[in-house]
Amino acid sequence: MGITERKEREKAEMRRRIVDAAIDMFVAEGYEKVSIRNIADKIEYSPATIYLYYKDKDELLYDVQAEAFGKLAAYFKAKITAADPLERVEQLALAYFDFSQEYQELYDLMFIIKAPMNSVEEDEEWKNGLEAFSYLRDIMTECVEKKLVRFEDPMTATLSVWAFVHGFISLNLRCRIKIAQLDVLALPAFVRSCVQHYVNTIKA
Amino acid sequence: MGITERKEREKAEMRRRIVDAAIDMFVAEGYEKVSIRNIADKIEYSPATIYLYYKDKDELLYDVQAEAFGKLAAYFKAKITAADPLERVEQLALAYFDFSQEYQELYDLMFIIKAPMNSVEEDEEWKNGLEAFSYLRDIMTECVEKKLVRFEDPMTATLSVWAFVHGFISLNLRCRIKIAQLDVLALPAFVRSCVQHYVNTIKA
DNA sequence: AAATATACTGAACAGTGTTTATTTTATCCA
DNA sequence: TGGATAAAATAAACACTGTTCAGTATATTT
Repeated sequence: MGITERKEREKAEMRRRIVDAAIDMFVAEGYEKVSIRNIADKIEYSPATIYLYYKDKDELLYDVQAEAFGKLAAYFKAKITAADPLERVEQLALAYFDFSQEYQELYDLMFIIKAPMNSVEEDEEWKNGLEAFSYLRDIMTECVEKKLVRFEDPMTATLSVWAFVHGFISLNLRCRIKIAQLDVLALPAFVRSCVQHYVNTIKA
Repeated sequence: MGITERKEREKAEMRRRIVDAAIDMFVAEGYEKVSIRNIADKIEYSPATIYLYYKDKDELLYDVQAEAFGKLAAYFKAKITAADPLERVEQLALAYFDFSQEYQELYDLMFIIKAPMNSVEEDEEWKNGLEAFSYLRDIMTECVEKKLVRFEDPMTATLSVWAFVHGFISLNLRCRIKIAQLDVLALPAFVRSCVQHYVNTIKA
């Protein structure tokens, strides 16, 4: 029965086309431009067709988010090169920050906006972020076990580093850091220095 | 000419009615329910009337945000009671966290969603957050000057504390912390403990 | 070739922010 | 006080959004 297989493949290809169009629009034109109608236009299908492949917009955005997390994992893989765990923490933190600057709209979808998380059931687990999260968790766990950091609990360590960097990034992306009246051009460098200072602070 | 004064007063009163209705809806029913039409319904005016008092939704949300920041400042005033600067840091951080839990939808408007910041011009300053920010900045500046913390620069200290706590809050509000598979009921206590751990970490 | 199953779409529904022409209400002046 | 003027409020429309559904076109099966 090669026919059902081909149909499955075609279904998957269509989903690919939809997700690719969506992520392109995210990166190129920003979140606002990503409407079902705009995606449909781009792939030259009617809006209703998209609903044959995705039950709603959230479910589609969830797949786009998965794609974005793939990019982040690749980013980590490329930029975390050190052997020393503490150095790896710093490399990860800075790579995470750099990613947020290079792909602001994707960062939004991955970590800030509500949308795609609605399609994750209350009890169900959220798999998209797992690979990237594991990177951080494994490094921090190693740091804790080798007593390289001032944390006793690996989970506290992991979430603290994540929260610290994400905090800066999201306050900045949402223009709340404006209140500090810093020079906008100097901001990225300032945030990087804060991150580095933090990593130094947690060293044992 | 008492008439123009009365008109001004009436204009202000109308803006009050609109903002009050909006903030009530935010707190009671959440961000999604706050549409111009819904607000108009609540104050028993037509939607178009709102545009006689606010140029667009962003400008209205900006005033709602100002109201919300008033609540936060009151929260700080009530909960930051210690004399010792380091104790004050901890009280502020925990008060900030408690506020975010008690007024989740307001926190959204104040620190997470894009919306009301569009009505702040690029070069113009954002006044809404100033009082609350000053609370934190003054405390951190004192800590730095008295060498109570491992920061040399007051601004780095201020933004680091803010980013750390905001990071946890926003990852949690947006369900991204799900990835850590912690017990949901135990989460608030866990976050509090992370915040306390951080405050201890930055002590000189 | 006819019957069935699959894929797709046009049009509609209910909602959004916003604008404009029109009507209602209030103020001013003769 | 009555008519002109100014201010305030609105109904209706526009252009958009996510989503659904009846109907059409295309494949597949018999």
